[in-house]
Amino acid sequence: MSDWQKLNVAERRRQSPRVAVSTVAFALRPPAHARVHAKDEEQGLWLPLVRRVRAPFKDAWALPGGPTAWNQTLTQTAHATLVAATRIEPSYLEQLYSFGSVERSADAERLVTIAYWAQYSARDAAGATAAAGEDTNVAWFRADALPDLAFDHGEIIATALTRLRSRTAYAAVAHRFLDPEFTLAQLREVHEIILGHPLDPANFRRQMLASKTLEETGHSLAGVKHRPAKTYRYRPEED
Amino acid sequence: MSDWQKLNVAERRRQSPRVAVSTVAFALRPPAHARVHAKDEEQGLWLPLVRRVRAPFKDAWALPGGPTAWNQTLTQTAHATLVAATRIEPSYLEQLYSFGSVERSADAERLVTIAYWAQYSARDAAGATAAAGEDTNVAWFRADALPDLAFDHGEIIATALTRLRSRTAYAAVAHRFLDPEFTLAQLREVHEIILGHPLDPANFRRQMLASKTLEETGHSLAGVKHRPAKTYRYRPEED
DNA sequence: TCAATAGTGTCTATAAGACATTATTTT
DNA sequence: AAAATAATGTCTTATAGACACTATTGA
Repeated sequence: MSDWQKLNVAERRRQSPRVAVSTVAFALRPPAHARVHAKDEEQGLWLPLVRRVRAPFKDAWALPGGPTAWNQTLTQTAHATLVAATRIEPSYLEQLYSFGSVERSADAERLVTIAYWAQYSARDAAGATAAAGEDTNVAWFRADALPDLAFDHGEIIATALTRLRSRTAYAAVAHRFLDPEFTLAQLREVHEIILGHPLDPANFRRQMLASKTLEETGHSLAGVKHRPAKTYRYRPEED
Repeated sequence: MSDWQKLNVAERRRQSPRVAVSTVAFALRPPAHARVHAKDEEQGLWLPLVRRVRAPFKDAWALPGGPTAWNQTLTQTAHATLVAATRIEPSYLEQLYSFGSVERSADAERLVTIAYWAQYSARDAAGATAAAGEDTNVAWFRADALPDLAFDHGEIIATALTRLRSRTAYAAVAHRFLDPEFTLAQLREVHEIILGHPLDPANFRRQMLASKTLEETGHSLAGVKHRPAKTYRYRPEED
């Protein structure tokens, strides 16, 4: 029993709210060995959830996360709790928004959630150890087929999806889902998955190359039954 | 003496961090009756600060704010603490970012600050009561001439300025600094103050009118020694 | 040769930016 | 008439989107 639960209502009202960090971590595919909750494994937006083992919302699915640690920054806490749940290192992590809904029950514990969003690259996910799959309380879901969620985690995921889509329009987000070397068709497919609609290959190519953030690797992807595509790597704009 | 201060170090480490809300509240001019800390009163970006009356950072200037209340949302707390400090109702309020820097001293209290940013319109500031000026611990400063600040409030203000500028580029932010009816020259001047550089009057006019968010009032601003300008009001896009 | 995808070229519509020109008011 | 700013017009350049066309591979 936690310290919190020993307090009466009046005491709880004087307390500072509990502060938790939660992370919405997107990947294009569930990692190897992962437990998945979806019928097909097509590309799409996937994210890991953790089954709660205690009240409130016992047995419901929730975002990976946990309470703030006294000696860690918020970002460090987000990172540590995400890696603890999935055993995989994300390639990107950024703060999303803070949620502090008021629970109407006088008995309820006041909770402030500082939400983060993260991205896993194909390489991150491929390197997952079999050990990660052993935790039956962690599973991967498609973002368009989520279970009922604990707390306001449904709202948090919706906010993360909106942020991911708006960022994709102007920032270099998509390449982080891929390997360091990728073709323009692969990059376009990521954009299409995130945005939810098809893009013109010719125009997409021209826009990406005009941004000056892609660099030819000199390699190409042979073995396909058509003209092989050149591969590129992402190179941040330097001025 | 607060409950917190009675705890020893080990106990503090088990505690949840304190959660405070702070607000960066921009206005084009300091309100009537306000105490100001700047030599001239030209238009610019101004914001209210509160002098701390207790440790830590006793006597330093800080953003208006306060601890989260058990029965209020974060936004409600931001609003209430801002109005308590300035006695003026803001025309806009939105969450900015959460800051959770780790104080390196083992003795230090861990603090998470959920920052908001707000806007005051000319009308908001004009309606300020004389009573607000009586509080000697509240004063208005120009954003480009700030004093030393408590906590990480300098970083918070810098983040708010960046957000304000990027929002101005694509969202209808500027009109909230003005009265409900305004001329295109006034609106342009606000953009210039926020962005920090001059804009072409002709092109600015065409872009604003093309956005379909401005509506003619039918009035114009006479009394000037040149052709009087038509006034407009902001009308959110409906589809 | 055909199928399939990589990659290029071209046309149109739209918008930004620079800047000239006309319009309307007070002094 | 002069000064000052409002409001409009025009030209250039850049970019998005639609879509036709060429290039290169394996079967």
